[in-house]
Amino acid sequence: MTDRLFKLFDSYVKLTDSDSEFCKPYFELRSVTKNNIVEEENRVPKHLYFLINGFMRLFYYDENGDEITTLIVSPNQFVTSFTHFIHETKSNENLECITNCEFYQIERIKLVELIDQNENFKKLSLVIFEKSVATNQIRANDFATLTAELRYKKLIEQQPEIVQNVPIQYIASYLGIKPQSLSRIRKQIVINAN
Amino acid sequence: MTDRLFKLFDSYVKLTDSDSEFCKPYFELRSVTKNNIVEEENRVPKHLYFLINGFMRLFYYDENGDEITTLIVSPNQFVTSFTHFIHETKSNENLECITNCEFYQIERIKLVELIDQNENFKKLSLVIFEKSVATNQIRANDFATLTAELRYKKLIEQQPEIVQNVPIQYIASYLGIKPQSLSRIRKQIVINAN
DNA sequence: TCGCATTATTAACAAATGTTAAGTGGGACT
DNA sequence: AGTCCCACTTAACATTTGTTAATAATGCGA
Repeated sequence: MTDRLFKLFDSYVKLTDSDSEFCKPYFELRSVTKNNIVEEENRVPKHLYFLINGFMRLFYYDENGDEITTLIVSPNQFVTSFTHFIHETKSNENLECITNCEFYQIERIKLVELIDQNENFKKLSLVIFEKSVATNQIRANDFATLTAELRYKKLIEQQPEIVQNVPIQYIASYLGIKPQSLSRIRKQIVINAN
Repeated sequence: MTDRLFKLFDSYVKLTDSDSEFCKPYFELRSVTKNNIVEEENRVPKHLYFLINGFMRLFYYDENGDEITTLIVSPNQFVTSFTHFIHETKSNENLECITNCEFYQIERIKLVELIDQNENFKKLSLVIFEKSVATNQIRANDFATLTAELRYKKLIEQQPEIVQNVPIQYIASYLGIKPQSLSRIRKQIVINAN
């Protein structure tokens, strides 16, 4: 069952069989049902997560109390409120299960322990963090350079499954547009497909 | 002359006098004239910089060959292509002096040495990196939630000096709009000020 | 200092996105 | 099965931003 987790690890950093065996006990499998919050704002994030099944999102409340979705998580991705997790500061973001979810989780303390004891895992954790930083940079640059339609097309290219599994309003928020505008864009894309 | 550098350090993490004395020799003061590139794309960034006088920017070339400015740096700020600097990977960004600049620089190797030897500096370097990560997150979220006019107002609130010192085209690029649109926004703001 | 090249502004029009409000449809709950 | 609720869509109109092109201002070098 940890197969997918370690398969992905391996694609980042080569782990030996003994590395894998060593790491396995640190990861705990957990199921959470739809619409539940896994990490809450104003708290220090407790775990790093690796999503096996389902879809999650990170979001925060803006000054008007509106939800702003900052990340949509698909299976086989790591997620947490990274900077707050790493620096043990209170997060401003919520991590929510959009659908029923299955994921592995590892506590911060356990992760540190693992990093201290396994050099390959240390490298791996750096890659994971680096990826999250890069994701933010790319998101900002995409806003600066692409229209909403292109951002949407890029998103469904990279995470096609979210169209069937994630409410449009969350996708629109992630893209920085209103749901009505996304509806219009989707209609336009269908029309132009003919 | 290192006063400003250590004053800022101190505002992040309390350094003792001996900490400061210990750190000083690691930082090298350097002057570079207007329009010169300090760190170039396709290379591993060599230094971390602390800007004393002048203005710098980070930019990359998009698929059309257009320059996209991703950060405008004012005095008393740290800058480099952080993720590439930390992970010793080739950067896709250029660091350019917009005006004549004076800054401190520290080589990666020296920085690692300093971090290994001084616990307070280690904390400090984490804060510096954390800030750059937060900056990217905020930039992305601002794109998602604010109009171009509000992004511009926020920018001149946080870095008012750039209006007099940084070409409008760079500011527009950073804001993700065309220079003509920024001109229009600026005119509108002046009109509404009366 | 003059003249040239670059940058910034302006304006008219086009396109994209927001706003408001009204429908449509599906799922949850009795 | 019926009703209600919520999310999604659609449409008309408003606002914002892009595009194109012309003009104005600025700065730099001869």
